[in-house]
Amino acid sequence: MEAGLSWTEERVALLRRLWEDGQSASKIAAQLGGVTRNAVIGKVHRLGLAGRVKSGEDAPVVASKPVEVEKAAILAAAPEPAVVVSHRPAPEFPQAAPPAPVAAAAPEPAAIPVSQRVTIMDLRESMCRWPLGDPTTPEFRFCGARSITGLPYCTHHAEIAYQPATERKRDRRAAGFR
DNA sequence: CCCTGATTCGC
DNA sequence: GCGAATCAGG
Repeated sequence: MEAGLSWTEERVALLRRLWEDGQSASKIAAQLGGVTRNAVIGKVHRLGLAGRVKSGEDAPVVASKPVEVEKAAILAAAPEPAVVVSHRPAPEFPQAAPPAPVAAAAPEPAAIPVSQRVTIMDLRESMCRWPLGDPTTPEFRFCGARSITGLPYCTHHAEIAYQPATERKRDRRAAGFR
């Protein structure tokens, strides 16, 4: 239902901060959510903020740490995968993040080879968008592994995400069902 | 191939 | 005003 997001005061303010902070247009777009880097660049120009890396200004702007991303920004970007298919996409965000710490682990064998886990800052089109953790916390990450072309997940998470909606309780391991 | 910003132009 | 498509470059 968030179809009407546009350049609100908040979003423009965030855009300004991030751009002036040296963030790239794509990174900014990712944080804003719902817009592409082109949209960001276009807006930047209209605002008259274009080309910040220039002349007389001091430091090369390199070592400055990224601005803290507030919850609002994360929530604005995470909620809608934009192009959702009929089958349910991900595991849905854990919300309150039920403990399940100790001997619980994941529903699948912990076979995930190397989840690089990335923040929305480094998430790219070709990276697995499988959410890990509570999106309302700064620790929230995405799988980040190489995603299958055309799909938002890596092979591992795609298997989990696209299981037949029916009967997915305990897979019978190809016991010749039916 | 990955990425960056800049510009144009139809909507 | 907006942003996809395109361009030009690293």
